[in-house]
Amino acid sequence: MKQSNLFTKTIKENPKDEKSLNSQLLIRAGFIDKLSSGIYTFLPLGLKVVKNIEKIVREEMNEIEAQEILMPALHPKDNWEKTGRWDVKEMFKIEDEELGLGWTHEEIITPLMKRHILSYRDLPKYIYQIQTKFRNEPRAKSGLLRGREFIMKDLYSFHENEDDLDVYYEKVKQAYFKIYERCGLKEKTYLTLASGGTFSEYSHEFQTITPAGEDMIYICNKCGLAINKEIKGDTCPNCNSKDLKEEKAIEVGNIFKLNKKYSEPFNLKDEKGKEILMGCYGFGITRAMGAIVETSNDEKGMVWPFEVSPFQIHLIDLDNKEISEKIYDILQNENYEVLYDDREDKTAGEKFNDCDLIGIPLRIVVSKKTGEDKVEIKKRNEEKIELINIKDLIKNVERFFK
RNA sequence: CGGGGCAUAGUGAAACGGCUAUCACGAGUCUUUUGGGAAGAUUUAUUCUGAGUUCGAAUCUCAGUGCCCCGACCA
Repeated sequence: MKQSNLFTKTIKENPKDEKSLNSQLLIRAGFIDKLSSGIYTFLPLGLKVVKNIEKIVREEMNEIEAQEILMPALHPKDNWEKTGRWDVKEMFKIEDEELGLGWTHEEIITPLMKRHILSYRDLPKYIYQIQTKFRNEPRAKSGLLRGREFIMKDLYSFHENEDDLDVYYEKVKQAYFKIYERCGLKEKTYLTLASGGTFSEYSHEFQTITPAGEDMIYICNKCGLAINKEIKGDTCPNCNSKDLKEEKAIEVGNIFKLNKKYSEPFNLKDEKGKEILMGCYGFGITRAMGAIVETSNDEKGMVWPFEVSPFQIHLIDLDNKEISEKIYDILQNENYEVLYDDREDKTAGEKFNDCDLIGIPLRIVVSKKTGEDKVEIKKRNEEKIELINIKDLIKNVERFFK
């Protein structure tokens, strides 16, 4: 994409009201725009990041046999009265119409599956969606980390017995680790024991360490498991070690064994009248985006991991347009996603600063200095600049993306 | 929902109750520039809303609304 065509502008100074790093950087770089507290527009660059994270999540969900659907955001009151959750404060209500905006989907998926799971032969089933959730948060905060409207992946699984649920639960856990790895969050994300709700002893959260987080977790220095403050004792429940390190973290995923909690009120039973067991597995897409920015940045701006970056390569032209256009064509022919800074009214300094702020992982500079047959190549997270021959360009770029 | 803070141009700031509301950045036009936010000229406002006090309000008072932060809450 030609940057001269991008309608968003970067801004130099931090917006006065934004205190969290992710909102400051994302707004300054033109990834998102705040409409109201906890409500954001995703601009072209930001939307590309959202789509990239969604793609990763989708691939890993499909890998564990989950099927994608899309449920409505408008929910009838009746469904929610069956579980006694119509009057929770999270629900945005449209009272006159007896409708509410969905903040989770157990109340929709359970009656839906009742029409499709008629016997043990129809089990197990794994269904997910990626969809906008609405939560009437008493206090939206920290940019994308806690919104009132946000994008979430929610997966629900349906099982004949506990063993089957346990096996799939474990599979989802592993899929989540892959997602965090591909999102560049693995290093700072810990599997965390949390309270389990009604039927199971624990649930598992995936907590990313960041000062912007809102939970306190305790990481066991011996086995690497983390424990949420709400259930913390003196020792690690896994290995009994007392060597626990306190950290602030943001929950970027949560997996739960629901067991019969929702199959009971909705009468989701097999042919013998036995309740079907359920699991649910959430992943905050836009929250993960915020968490990536919080954990991957420097004083100049964001530093996107490869797979989530809005573009793979930032090509910068400094008054050597003929060669720049040629490089742009070469890269596009190899199917690289390129943001091409072809702007003629910007100085080199402005282009470099915008480039660092936006944070695309690979930078290529074409200028009078680099001449007719060479270009500069630099990684966002390294200082080193290499001068390479244009005929070796693709080879060098490939090396970088391996 | 409790507590605290803030609200002035697109962005960030300034202005004792008193002159035509000031400055920087951005953006527009023109000229000169061009490897880390370049220079000059010129243009760019319903001071959040409503009421009140006052000869006079961006400034004081009351109410509202919005935003940020701390806490509570948080499948």
